Formats: sequence, structure tokens, C-alpha cells
Amino acid sequence: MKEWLPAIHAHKKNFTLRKGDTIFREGDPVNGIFFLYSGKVKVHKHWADGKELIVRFAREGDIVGHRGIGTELVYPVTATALEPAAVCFFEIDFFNASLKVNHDLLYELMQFYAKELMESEKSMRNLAHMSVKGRLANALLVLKSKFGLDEEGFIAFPLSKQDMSSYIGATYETTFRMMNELINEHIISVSAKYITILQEEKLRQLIRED
Amino acid sequence: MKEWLPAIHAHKKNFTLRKGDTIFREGDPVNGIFFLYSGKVKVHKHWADGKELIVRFAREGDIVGHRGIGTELVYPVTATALEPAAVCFFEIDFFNASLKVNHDLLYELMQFYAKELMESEKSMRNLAHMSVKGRLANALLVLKSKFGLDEEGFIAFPLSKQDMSSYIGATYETTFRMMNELINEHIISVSAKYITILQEEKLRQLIRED
DNA sequence: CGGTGTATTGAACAATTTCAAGGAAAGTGG
DNA sequence: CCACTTTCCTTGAAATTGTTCAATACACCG
Repeated sequence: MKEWLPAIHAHKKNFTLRKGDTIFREGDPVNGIFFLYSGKVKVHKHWADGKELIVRFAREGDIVGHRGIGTELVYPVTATALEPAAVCFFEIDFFNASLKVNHDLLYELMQFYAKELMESEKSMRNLAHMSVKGRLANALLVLKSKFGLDEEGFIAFPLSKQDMSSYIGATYETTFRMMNELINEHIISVSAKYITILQEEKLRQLIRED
Repeated sequence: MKEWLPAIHAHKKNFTLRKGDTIFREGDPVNGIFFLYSGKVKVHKHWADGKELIVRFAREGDIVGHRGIGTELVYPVTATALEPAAVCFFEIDFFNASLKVNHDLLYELMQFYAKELMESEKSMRNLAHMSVKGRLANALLVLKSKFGLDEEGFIAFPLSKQDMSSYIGATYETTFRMMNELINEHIISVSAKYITILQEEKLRQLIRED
């Protein structure tokens, strides 16, 4: 999704965001699409009592707000900065016009959607059939493979337990307890928001499907 | 997704399916894409002990197997006929070539994916935050709005309780019990696979989000 | 008519959420 | 920089929801 980004570079409008800032909110009219230059963003859906489910994380180079493309009039999700971030914004009309003209862009976007759909349906199955501990194990592996490790061996996407619980679709308390189990079993170690995977194989065992 | 179907009509290969036949299986190498001429199909993901989650239903005019498009080498889902069906098959190479050439087709496919993704993420949130009863209520409303009612006022997509439970992501027994509650509360009435919604408003109350 | 699959129900069990309550950390405004 | 507010963290116990197991009934099919 990064190759053609420079091609439409000239039409960008830049914004900077502070931690906790909202890029767009579920239900807002769709007015454009965003690219992340720097920072980390969560994309989430809301539910009663401030409950939420994080459906995706984005970092530099990623696209946000694409769920508004097509026939949708309002964003079906909210996007919130997890740390200071810089985004560039494209008017929806401009972006749609680009899609009409730029076949490669459209093809990439289609493939991107296809991949997101697969991930999403996998997550659906996980939510339906996996225990919280299994979903946590899976989330850790996904975060590692998607964002890698930093210099110190931590998963390079630090998350509050709050956000972790929203990501795996469980309550804060349950997530906390399951995390403790993993720590006591020496499968992971945790220092504030920073997580180290000690025994990847044991995590994999927790998500065996059959 | 139906408008451009005739355009590539000449390249089709037809197949007929009996109830229970599998069109393709999760893990099979992707060899093509299917269009449903008639019949109903479920698209599902498997899990241990023969558990499954139905991620989508398709009927005549719908596309099946599109999840294999792009970089994927194997289907991430299984497609099974719920009743006798007729499909037409397109080689993946031919379909990909069409996408490269036919901009409108590609655009429609992209929009289709975008819509599917939104639905999928909505389902994710429902699985994470709604009770089984709420998910059942939601499923009934979705099935009604998607497939309509037949002449007798039944939801025009008869489902075994087995499939219903796989669709809402709960066990057979729980689904059964929740269905009984809805019946006892005179919200729905059921005759074998055929369901009538008696009080749509009460179903909506069960899925209030906030 | 027996068999296979679906329907039905109860009871025990397990997983997860909810509630409650205290402590730590972190950001905010004076 | 400090007091204050808020948010996040931590833990236990109780309540709830949903699953699993088990056993029986029913229905259709060859």
C-alpha cells in the first residue's frame, strides 16, 4: 500500500495528532481517507457502557478510513491515536477519482480489502471458538508477526492492558488474569506496556485448532 | 455484482451440486471463483471437534470463492451447498486477467469486499459483546433483511438449528434454548426450519447497543 | 423395522463477567 | 513542583452465562 503513495503526494493535507486524539468517529459522515506518516492508531467499534472492540491497529505507512469507501455515508468505526501521530488526508472525491483512473491503485486496494476480510473472518472464528487465553496467545503472535520486535526484544507495539482487552474481546480483568497465567508459566514476561515472548512454541500450542 | 456477469458469460463452466456437496474446502489450493446460479450455500470456517462458524450465506446471483483472490494460495473457508445448487466456475487466471482489464469489474469487486469487511467487523463486535440471545435476534433480522420473506411470511432462508447455531457462534443447545425463549415470549414462531418474526420491534430491543 | 440424524431437556460444570475496593501511575492546573 | 483528578492496575468473591455431558424422544429414509 506504500508504493503508489508518492504518486498522489501533491494533493495531501497534513495533520498532527496527540495521543488520544480521534481521527474520525463511528457515525461521522465520510469525508476522506487518511495515511499514517508516523505514530500508531487503533481502529475500533463501540458498544454500550464505553465497551469497545479494536478491529485493527495501524502504524506508519498504513491506510486508515478506507472503510468509508464505496457506498458508505458514515464511518463504521472510530480511529484513535495511541501516541503522537502524523497523518495525511485525502478528500473522498479526490480519492474516488483516483481509483477511477488509476487501475493499479484500485487493484492494490482490492487486494488490501481481500486480506483484511480474511483476517477479520479469522478473528470472528477466534472470538466464537477460542478461550480468552487462546485469543490472548493469538493476539501476541499476531502483534509480533505484524510489528516485529524492538531492539530489546519487546513486541514493537506496546499496548495498555485496556487496549489489549479490547483487542481480544474480553474484559479488562479477565485479560489481566490470563496475562498473569502466561507470566507464571514463563511463556511471556511483561514490563508495563512492553511484552517479551519467552516461549513462542507454547503460545502456538494454546491456539491449536484441531 | 450481477451487472457484469453476462460479460464473461462465454467462459463459464457449469456444475450442479446436491445438498451437502462441498464446492471447495478450507486449505484447498485456489483454482477459481464461483457464481451461484441457483440454490443456497454456506461459507464456513472450521475448528476442532467439527465445530464451525458460518461467516456468510450465498444464494443465486452471489459470488463464492472470492476470498481466494489476490495473494492467497488456499481458500481460507469452506463452501457447502445447503440445497441443490447450480454454480458456474471461472479459472482464477481468467478471472485475474479480467480484473486486470476490466476496470468496472475490479471496482465492483473492491466495493463488494469493502461491504463484506464492514459486515464482518460488525459480526466481530457482536460476537465479542452480545449475548447469544442478542446474536440470535440479530441473525433473524439480518436474514430477513437480506433474503426477505416468502409467500407465507417465513424468513426466505430456512436454516437447520445446527446451521443457525454455527451462524451465531453458539452451541446447538444454547441456540435451542434461546429460540425457545423467543417463542415463549411470542416474538417469533417456528415450524421446523421455517421461522416467522411476530414482533420485529422486540427483536430490535434485544440488540440495542447503547 | 432399525438406523441415523435431529430435537429436547435437565443437571453439572467451566469460563467469563461483574462488582467492589484499594493502590499505583500518570497527566493537569495552579 | 505539588496537590488533584483521572485513568489504569490489581485482586478477591459472587453472579451469570454458556458449554458439556447425558439420556430420552422423535422423524424420516432406505
